[in-house]
Amino acid sequence: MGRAPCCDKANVKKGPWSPEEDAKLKEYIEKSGTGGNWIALPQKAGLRRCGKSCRLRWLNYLRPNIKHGEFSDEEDRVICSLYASIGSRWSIIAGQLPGRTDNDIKNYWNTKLKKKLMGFVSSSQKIRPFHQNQHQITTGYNNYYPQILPYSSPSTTLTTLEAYKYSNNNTFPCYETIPTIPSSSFLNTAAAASCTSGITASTSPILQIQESNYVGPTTTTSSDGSAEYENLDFHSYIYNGVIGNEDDQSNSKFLIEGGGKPINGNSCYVEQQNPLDYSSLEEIKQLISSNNNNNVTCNSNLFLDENKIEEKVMMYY
DNA sequence: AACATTGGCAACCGCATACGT
DNA sequence: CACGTATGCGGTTGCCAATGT
Repeated sequence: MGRAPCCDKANVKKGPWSPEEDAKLKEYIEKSGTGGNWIALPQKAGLRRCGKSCRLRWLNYLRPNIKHGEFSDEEDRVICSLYASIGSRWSIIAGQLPGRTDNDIKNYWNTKLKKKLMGFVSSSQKIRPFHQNQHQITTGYNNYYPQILPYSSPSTTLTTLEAYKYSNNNTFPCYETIPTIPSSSFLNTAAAASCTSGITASTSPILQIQESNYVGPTTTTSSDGSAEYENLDFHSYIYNGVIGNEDDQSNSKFLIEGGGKPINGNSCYVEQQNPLDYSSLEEIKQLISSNNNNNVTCNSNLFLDENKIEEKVMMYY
């Protein structure tokens, strides 16, 4: 037995609302309120509509202070940042954009913003929304997968709780990443240790992803003893929900010392300077997400409780 | 000019959750 | 606690206008 229908489907009108219906609904709600009962409202208001339809029409179109039209750069930025953090939780995102509805934002994302952003990132760099990102274990050479790990010392991996502590007041949880190190390579330990030890424990609103593309075990040792691992390239990372690339390494947002090319003993660290200082929308436009990356596997215990992320997001905005 | 395709958006649908009894 | 119902949410659909062929 299915659930009872919320209304008499045969006797309710569907499809676009007429100006007359809009006027009736608006007048009724402004005069009498919703009464906390949307199901009963259409009858009281003299409308042949389903209560759900009335609710939707009111919330998305008729209620006061609804903003229609172009989204501003700032709104784009907020949407991008939050999408990177919490995914398609449109109602939460809408809560941060006064006058915008979840439906509006969802449509905007699906039809415009996503496409706008997609143009900036190649398919190999598609990144999942934060809460969907998963611990990546690479298995050999030529891996080119996003890798997200909690910030860790060279010898230990932080627990979720410990990782959480790396976030400071009013920030997103902090995640640092280390390069993707191919397994079964003699470079693994050395590269991991040298890179990780150089990573600065950030306390900023930061979510970073680095990708490395290890294409061969080429290494050179300098006279000072530092090793350079060639062909181990950094490609991208996320910073405040913004995907950067090698070209961004010298800008004000990031400094990856040593550039994106060979990594030597102490040069692999990432530092952010002013996490909230977005100088241009172009950086935000590099955020992208993909729900269809089949190259990742799940190790969800490495990630924070989603509720805590939301708390942080709320504090931040 | 006619038809096909694409894009944008309002609205619908079904599921999960909240809430009342 | 169990059950039924209402609400809210996110995914999807369908319509229409714009654009392309």
